[in-house]
Amino acid sequence: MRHATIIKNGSPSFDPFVTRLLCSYAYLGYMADALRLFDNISNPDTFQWNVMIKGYVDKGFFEEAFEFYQLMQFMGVRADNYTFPFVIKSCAGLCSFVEGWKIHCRLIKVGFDLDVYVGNSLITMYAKTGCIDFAEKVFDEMPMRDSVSWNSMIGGYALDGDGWKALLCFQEMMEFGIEADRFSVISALTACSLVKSVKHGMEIHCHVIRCGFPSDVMVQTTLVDMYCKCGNVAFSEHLFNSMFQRNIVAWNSLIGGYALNDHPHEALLTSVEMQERDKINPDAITLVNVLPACAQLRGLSQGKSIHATAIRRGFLPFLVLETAIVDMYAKCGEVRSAEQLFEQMTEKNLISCNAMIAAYVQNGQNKKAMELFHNLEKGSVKPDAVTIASIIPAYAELALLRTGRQIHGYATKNGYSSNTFILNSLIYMYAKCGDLQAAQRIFDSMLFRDVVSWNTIIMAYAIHGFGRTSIEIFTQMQEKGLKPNGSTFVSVLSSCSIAGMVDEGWMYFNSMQQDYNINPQIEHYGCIADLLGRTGDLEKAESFIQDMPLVPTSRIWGSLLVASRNARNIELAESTAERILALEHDNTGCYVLLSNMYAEAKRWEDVDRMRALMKKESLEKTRGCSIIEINSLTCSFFNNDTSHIETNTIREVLDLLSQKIGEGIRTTPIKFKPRDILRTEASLPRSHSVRLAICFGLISTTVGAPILVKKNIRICDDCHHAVKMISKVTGREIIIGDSRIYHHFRDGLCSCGCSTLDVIHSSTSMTLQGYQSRVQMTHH
DNA sequence: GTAGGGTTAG
Repeated sequence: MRHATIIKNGSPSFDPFVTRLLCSYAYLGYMADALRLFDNISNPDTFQWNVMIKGYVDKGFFEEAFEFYQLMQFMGVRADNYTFPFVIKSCAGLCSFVEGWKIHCRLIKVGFDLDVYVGNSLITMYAKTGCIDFAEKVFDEMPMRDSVSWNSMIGGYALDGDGWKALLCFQEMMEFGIEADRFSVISALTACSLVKSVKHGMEIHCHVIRCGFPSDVMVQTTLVDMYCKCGNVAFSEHLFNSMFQRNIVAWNSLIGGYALNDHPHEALLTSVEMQERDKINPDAITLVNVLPACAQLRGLSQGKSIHATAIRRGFLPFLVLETAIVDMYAKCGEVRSAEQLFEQMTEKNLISCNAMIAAYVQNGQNKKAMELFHNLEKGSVKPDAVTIASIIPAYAELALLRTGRQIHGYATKNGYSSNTFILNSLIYMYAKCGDLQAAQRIFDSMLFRDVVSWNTIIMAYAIHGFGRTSIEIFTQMQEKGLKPNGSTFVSVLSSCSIAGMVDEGWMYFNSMQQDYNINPQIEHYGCIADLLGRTGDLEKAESFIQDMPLVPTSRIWGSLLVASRNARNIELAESTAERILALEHDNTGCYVLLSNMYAEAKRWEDVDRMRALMKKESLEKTRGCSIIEINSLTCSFFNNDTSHIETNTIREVLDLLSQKIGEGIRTTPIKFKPRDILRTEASLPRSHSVRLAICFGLISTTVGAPILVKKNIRICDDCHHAVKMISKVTGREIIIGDSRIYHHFRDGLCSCGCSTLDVIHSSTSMTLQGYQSRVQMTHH
């Protein structure tokens, strides 16, 4: 009634009823009503302006709050020491350092910067806008500080991610004689989570119990969160169960904690329990916390149902949740669903783009990853360390040294030359691109090496055929006191397999379970299957695969297939190929391997049958191709390729080398019927792509320089032998990277120390692709 | 009438 009269007649600013009504509206958050009343005040005073600005800030309408302040200035109304904390808070809410800084400058002129409330707001504003140095300066120069000043500074450091500084500040505060209250404790506990120091966390926990606020829900929730983030889930559980009252934040903390500590089942169960026990429905944050659990379980159906819940409950669009869903789809192998969601997202930021780049890379879509990376680079958002660490494996997969060096240069240029994540990726990239020395150089240069760094360098030597060196590095790693993890043993067992170290392989397989309490995963079983296959004890290999507690993948059966090929056991090869084709009907390698075995046994009808089958499945034998990089140019050669501009010189060198290494001009390959030989000139080992590439390398590089050739399929026995000889007669080191490992040929010997077989892609357990995904999983 | 706090994506 009175409001209506005021609207009709207008009101002078000094009516105390008007002010009280305005306060009530603002206090209750009825800002539309407050605004209508305010508009009818003829000359609002500073207090009334302040009420409006505070009202908007409290509702989270920072833009409106800031506009009101600007309008106030425009109207010539003097701002007072109460105005500024609200305005500064609105700048913090808008994440606008520039506006905040301008206000700060104005404050200094009018002398309000000495006000403790103003100073405290400035500290938080600078911390929230990412300028911790400014916050520190304000704190240092304050003429007087209260507990809020200290708490703001502790919280500011924690927000900045500098847990140690926050803890130091917390300690300093107490030494100063200021009692830690619940605000200080919450910030200090967040700091403990950041530095993962359960020791400091427990000290603060004791303080909480001593000081008499142990039943504060927020403090308890922060404690639950801290113990989880420090890896102590049991403590969190205990604390959580002893809580008098729990709200959704407490439940979410525990659920997130389970997911963080690789307890996906508990995470999912707890989200159900929350609904049953406390009748609390999941919110968007609950879903964000549960999604990684689905990813860990590769639980696509659970993940999909969470996506559906998010839509049904109206949680979308919500950037954080959408990013978590993209990540879940990617980790469950559903890159297409991840992509669809990403494309539909109305808002994107660096984190969501990074998630999509990683999604592509994890699923082998490296070209798309690079495309997104380049688009990001062209835009206004600058890639960060995570972007670069995510994209490097895509360049590694390309296996081109030139582009690999480019991305290394890019990382350095962007100031990440000492970032452990990135350097780990670079070690992998150089190893994958064939430059083992560069990989070693990076490892040597690192100031801080983590488990991933060691795992990667061990794997680097393994994929270059130096299994024994790998094991030596593993010993060094243990001597340095680093605790190996599951990925370490993938590297170690791969090394044993590559070097043919059977006894050691078994020893490490047992040791990882007994000494390190690590359950072997499919990759570890793969390594042992491969190792057993190598010993030629097919029965043992077969029974190992059949008895293993996990379902064998096609890759694991591939180890047995190669083993049966080596032992020329056609029956076993046939039955194993059947198992592989049941899992992967388009596995070209299987058909080609069987066909070659039949040819060796002169079973031409079966050879024809294989060819017919491949035709029926529309499969084509992978065309052998070799790549060599000369003066930043990439040259590809196919078998019997004559398209290169230097083809005549290459041929001359080829003939010369053939003579020198004692090969006849024409040898009859075993794999073709006599009448097919003319037709299959291209398949003569003498003109295999790898030799053409080597010859081109010999004439295009300085005498004595090493030659690096990459091949898409495995090098054949003939070429493997020939390259040994070529390395001897030319005195060059020749490095050949095939689909399995790198061979270092020097002075008539090869690093791999064993003969190889051709064409079979997914045959071994230690292919780089598999390792890459593990490395990435460890990263994120 | 002012300032500081817990769960959240790569």
